[in-house]
Amino acid sequence: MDADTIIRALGALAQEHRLAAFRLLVQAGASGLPAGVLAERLAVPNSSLSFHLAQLSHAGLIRQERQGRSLIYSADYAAMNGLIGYLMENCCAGAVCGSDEGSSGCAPAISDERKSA
Amino acid sequence: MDADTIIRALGALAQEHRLAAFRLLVQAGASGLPAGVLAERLAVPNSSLSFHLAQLSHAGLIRQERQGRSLIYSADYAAMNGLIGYLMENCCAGAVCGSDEGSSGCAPAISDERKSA
DNA sequence: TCGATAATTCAACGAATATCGAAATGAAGG
DNA sequence: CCTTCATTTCGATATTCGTTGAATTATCGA
Repeated sequence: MDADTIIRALGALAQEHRLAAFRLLVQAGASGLPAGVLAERLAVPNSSLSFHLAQLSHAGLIRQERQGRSLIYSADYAAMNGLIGYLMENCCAGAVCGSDEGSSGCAPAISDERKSA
Repeated sequence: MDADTIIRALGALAQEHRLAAFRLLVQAGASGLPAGVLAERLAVPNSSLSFHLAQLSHAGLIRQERQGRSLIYSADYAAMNGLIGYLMENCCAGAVCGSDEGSSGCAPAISDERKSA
């Protein structure tokens, strides 16, 4: 996953309505949610939401599927996976997620740190 | 960690130079790097980088410390930890990181998914 | 085919970002 | 005190983002 894709994904999530929409889609699971429901739940005009969904879609974080006259959106877990993986590898000094620290998240450093100072 | 903080952090990382700067700081470890070195390595004018560092700082992702006449910046691992934690909890359907799947990342869903279909 | 429904695209606008050179700030050393 | 060095802040500008109503496309039902 190249840095450009990561930046697009981060930028897509870095917005109130888009983050909320994505969270809703994650909760909704694989069955997803139609755009209208999303717009209603977020209290955002249809056209505004459409813009945001396009951003998320362009970032590869969500998928679109037509079902009758509704467009169903659903979260792309693989993409989110890739994003988190990138952040853990590149922005967490490598030591993460039950590797050798046993801790919850990213460890301080490995290079020039004494790791306990 | 509230959504507003998360959005600021995501937005701070959603930019070529800032993501690169943060990665450099993560690699540099707790000893950090002076602004000048960062600017040189990223091939970005000093004033431009200063703007970006301010964004990262405002997002709480990096810390500033004066050392002589240099300003040393270093990554705040706890903040990054919080960000990744939020993403895993809220954008990954809860099942992540060696919890019960054993897989590498976030699982499809829990609610209306049969989890193996 | 006609109308109703679901959603997107278009055009326009203000607000926020990214960029950079020049001037200002803060610290060190003579 | 004055100069130099490391960075930041200040203007100024070009670009991108977020928002919205109006027009458009696509589907369904009768």
